[in-house]
Amino acid sequence: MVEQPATDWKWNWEQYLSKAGCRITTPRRTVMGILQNAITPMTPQEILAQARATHTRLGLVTVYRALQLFESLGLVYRVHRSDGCRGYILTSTEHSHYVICYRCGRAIEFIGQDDLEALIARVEQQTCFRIEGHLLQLFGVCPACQAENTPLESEEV
Amino acid sequence: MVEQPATDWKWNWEQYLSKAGCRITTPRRTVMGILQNAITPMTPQEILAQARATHTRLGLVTVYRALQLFESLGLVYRVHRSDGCRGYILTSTEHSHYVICYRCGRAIEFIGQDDLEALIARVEQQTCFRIEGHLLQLFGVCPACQAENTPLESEEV
DNA sequence: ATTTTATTGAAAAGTTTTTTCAACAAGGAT
DNA sequence: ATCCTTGTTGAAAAAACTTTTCAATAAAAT
Repeated sequence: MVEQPATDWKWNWEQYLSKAGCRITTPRRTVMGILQNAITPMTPQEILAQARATHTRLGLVTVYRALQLFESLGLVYRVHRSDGCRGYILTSTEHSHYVICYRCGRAIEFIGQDDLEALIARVEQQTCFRIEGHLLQLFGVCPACQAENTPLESEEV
Repeated sequence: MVEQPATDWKWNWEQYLSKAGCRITTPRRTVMGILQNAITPMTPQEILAQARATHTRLGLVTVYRALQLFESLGLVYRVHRSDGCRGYILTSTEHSHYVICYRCGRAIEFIGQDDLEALIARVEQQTCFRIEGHLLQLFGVCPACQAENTPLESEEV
């Protein structure tokens, strides 16, 4: 699987396509760009909606195909979302974690590396799985929304 | 969320339905029974197939409904499977998490409560978020697939 | 610039989930 | 135990989600 640090991905993913004999196209750039800015797993539909802002004629089919390609190259993970399923995130995103506000959607990054390393080591020992990736997100209410005590309105993940 | 130890579930789940004003029916018993014996997350289709062995007239719709009910009561957990999605497994004792095999989709539960509690407490302090939920999934290769060194995507276990 | 061939988008085909509704059955009342 | 009430079921249909097909397009090599 791929080993570049998260920050390099932005510059390298195109090479992975090239090496695999695939072309770098506008739709693929668009989808990848959206995933690179995403802070939460995104469904094909969500990606399409966002993509259409700049790429009006993009088809949902193409989003599906791009995601399948990225997944097969190990650039993207497909994860479970409790509100449905099939959320996609960048594989490189695995090392940045976020706390996401249920109410306003604001996301703040936190460092959880150390805690997880211990956990992962333990789970590897317990299950005999070889663990290669992970997804961790925390959800709650941000300071601002706690203060405002705003009525809630958002999707659970 | 429910707090019974895993071993008690077998005996208690019906009470949860009753308390919620739901009825204990044959289809629900069948679905729950299958989940109790399952070693891997099961899709509605798989559950139906197995259920029909003894309950010929069972409809797929009913399986979906039973699963939705169980999920809403916290008796069942919906997880990602690499071959598609929407695998269901019984929830158990503590809030549990899963390691998912890239290759065969098998999911195994692990307890990550303690590690996460520490992490969550720290993040709450750092960010001032009030944290109310989380999503944690580990990805890797299960023992069987490590041994077999099977090519990707071998569906069932 | 031209050629080759992977990729796209639209429509159609396939799947998976949900909704609708009359018939049914679980469980409390009698 | 039998009778009601009303939650549940199963079938069909609707809706939503994914994949396939194929002519037109555009990326990359020449």
